[in-house]
Amino acid sequence: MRNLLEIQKQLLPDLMETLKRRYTILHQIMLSDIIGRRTLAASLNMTERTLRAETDLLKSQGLIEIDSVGMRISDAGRSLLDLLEPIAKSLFGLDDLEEKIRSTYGLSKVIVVPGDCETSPFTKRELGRAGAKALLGVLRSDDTIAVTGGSTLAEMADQLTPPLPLSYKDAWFVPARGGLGESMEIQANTIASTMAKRVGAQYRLLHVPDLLGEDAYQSLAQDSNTREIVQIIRRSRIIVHGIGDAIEMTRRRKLDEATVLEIQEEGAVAESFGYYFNEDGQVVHTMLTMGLRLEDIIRTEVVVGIAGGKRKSKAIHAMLRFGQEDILVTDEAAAVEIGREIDEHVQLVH
Amino acid sequence: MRNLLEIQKQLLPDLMETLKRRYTILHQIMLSDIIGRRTLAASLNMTERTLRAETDLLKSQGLIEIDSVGMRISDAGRSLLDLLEPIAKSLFGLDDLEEKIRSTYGLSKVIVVPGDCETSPFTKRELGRAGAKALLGVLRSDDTIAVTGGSTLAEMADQLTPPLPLSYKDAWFVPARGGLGESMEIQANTIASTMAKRVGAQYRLLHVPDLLGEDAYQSLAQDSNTREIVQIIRRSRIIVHGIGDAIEMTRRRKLDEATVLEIQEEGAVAESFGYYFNEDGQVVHTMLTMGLRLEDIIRTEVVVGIAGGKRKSKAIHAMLRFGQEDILVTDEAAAVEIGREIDEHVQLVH
DNA sequence: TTTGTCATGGTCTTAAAATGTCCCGGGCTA
DNA sequence: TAGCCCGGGACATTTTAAGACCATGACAAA
Repeated sequence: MRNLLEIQKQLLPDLMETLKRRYTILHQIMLSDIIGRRTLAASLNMTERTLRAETDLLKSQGLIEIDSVGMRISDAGRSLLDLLEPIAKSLFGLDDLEEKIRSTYGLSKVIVVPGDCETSPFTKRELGRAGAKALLGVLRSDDTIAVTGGSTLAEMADQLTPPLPLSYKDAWFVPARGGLGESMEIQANTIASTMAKRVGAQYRLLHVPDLLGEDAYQSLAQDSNTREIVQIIRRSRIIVHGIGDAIEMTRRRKLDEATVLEIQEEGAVAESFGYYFNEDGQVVHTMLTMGLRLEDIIRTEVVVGIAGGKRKSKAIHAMLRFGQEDILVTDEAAAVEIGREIDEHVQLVH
Repeated sequence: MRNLLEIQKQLLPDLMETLKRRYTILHQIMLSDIIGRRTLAASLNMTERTLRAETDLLKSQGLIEIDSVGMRISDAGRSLLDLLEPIAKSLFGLDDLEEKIRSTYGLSKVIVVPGDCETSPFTKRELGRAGAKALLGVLRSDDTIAVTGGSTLAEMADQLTPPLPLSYKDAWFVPARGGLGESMEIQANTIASTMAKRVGAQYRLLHVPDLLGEDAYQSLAQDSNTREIVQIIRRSRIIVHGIGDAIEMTRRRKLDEATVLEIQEEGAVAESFGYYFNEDGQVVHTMLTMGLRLEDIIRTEVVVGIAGGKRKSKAIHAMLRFGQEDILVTDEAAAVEIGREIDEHVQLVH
């Protein structure tokens, strides 16, 4: 059943919105027993006219009855509400989750896509699409955007379709970090170039490994080409980054056993742009990288974090506590978990 | 899954239409491998501009890819089509059925609502709603409408909500037949008055029993009041009638055993406005009633038949063969059965 | 190489729908 | 009886959809 909704959403993007609006109106009418148009409009924050269009429709569908004393729900409307309840729950549940997370950590926007991207490639794609949409929502025509690597970011790049009117030919996409691991598709360089091409923007590449020894760092820091692009990266107005599980990242980086143990003992749960964070969002381990430094991130105007799946919920939560995120894009599985942890924390405090 | 669609349809009446349109477009694009806007518009009977609005949406949803050589379906679009196939089947199946029945019997309109009104009260309500809508589609402001009794007609009366702009205050609703059985709600008189009230029209009542002996008929025929209303009934431009199973009707009418047997032996399967019809749509038995005569029905401009349920499919089919129906409103259960019989007949002919 | 065809995407105008706003007469309640 | 809120009508205004064309570019056939 849930599945059908997901399918429909693709062909009718504003289905959910309309469904929710009408459900809310019908629900409110039911709760009010009998209510007038103006009163209802006020309590739903709608204008009289738009509400009227909706109630006319509800009436023509036989879901409400209207007479001179006001509107009331019909039997058909009542039974429809019953049937709709489980759907509405999931419809609104995500909104509530978004708002809870948003307000708890003072973000400007939280987007939760339904599903679990660990188990469903569809959800992963949705996550990418939501991320793309969020980025386009803040993107200006002359921005510089730094992006990290990872499979989620790669999906986002694929799903990036700019709305027709705007031109981004003066925008720059740059990788936020160097090369990491073997897979080409999920390199920050690849993603920066894909995104740039998709929106018709410029891009620069950073040709260094993500993890550097002291010597290598020093010598690369001398390279004028590298220095120039690093300058650009650090001046980005927008950062889009994946959030990694700390342990998993140590493996992907192929760190030596000793370092892995060290990082574990420091209580790291999350990794992003070369920094390891513990559960409280504090930086507990720093890798020597060429890309963004902590101070750059703090200074950056818009930080967009994208990650989903229950396994990453702890990592995502840690990044939220770090406090530099502005926009979070995640999936239901992770968001539910984070919501639960927020609740538990509230209980502890009281 | 099917259920959810039914629920949504109540809050989003044109959901199906939109879904079908977009599905058709996407499907056509898939079949065409690659195709241009104008060509596609021509093959789908759409104007270029409206198609463009749709394809822009499909593109923004990532379901198709557009470049300078034309449009082609994307992987996401392809997998969506796969998922949508079973839904589309049921979506279009009813359309095909409607058209098949319509063209076979030369009706002007056939409406098939999904489901089986024998098992689902929802479907019965849908049937009523569809009937109401069909009536409003042909109703003029100064019409006379004759309606029979029955539970389906009663449901239709309840679901009759006129669109706001038109006034029907010069229209007249009259019962097509007299009183029958005990239940008040399903009397033709009740239904005529309910319908009239719901659309703001006038009504007249016919105060005679449905089934008359010769003596009673003669004496009532003398009554000036009765004669006047019968005149009105026989001049109706529109008839809305239920279709009954012959055997069931003999019971409801509480006919004596001998007559029941007689009617059965005559091969009657359907009953409507006091006439019994065999499988070929021929009148095999006539009851002496005060209401409509066969010649009135033949002369009537718009005859709307409403009935659903598998058990009534034979009766409905008989009425179609009778050849006086203009609009048929039925449910999926009956329509599927009728469709099957049409196919069998075609095979017999060949 | 040229030429014709078909593609997309832009633009302008027109038509239609949605919306904001106000008002009227009618019940209901105090 | 007075006042209040009701639905529904009316209307100006804004927004959106649709129709009609055109510019430009890719591609294939001649």
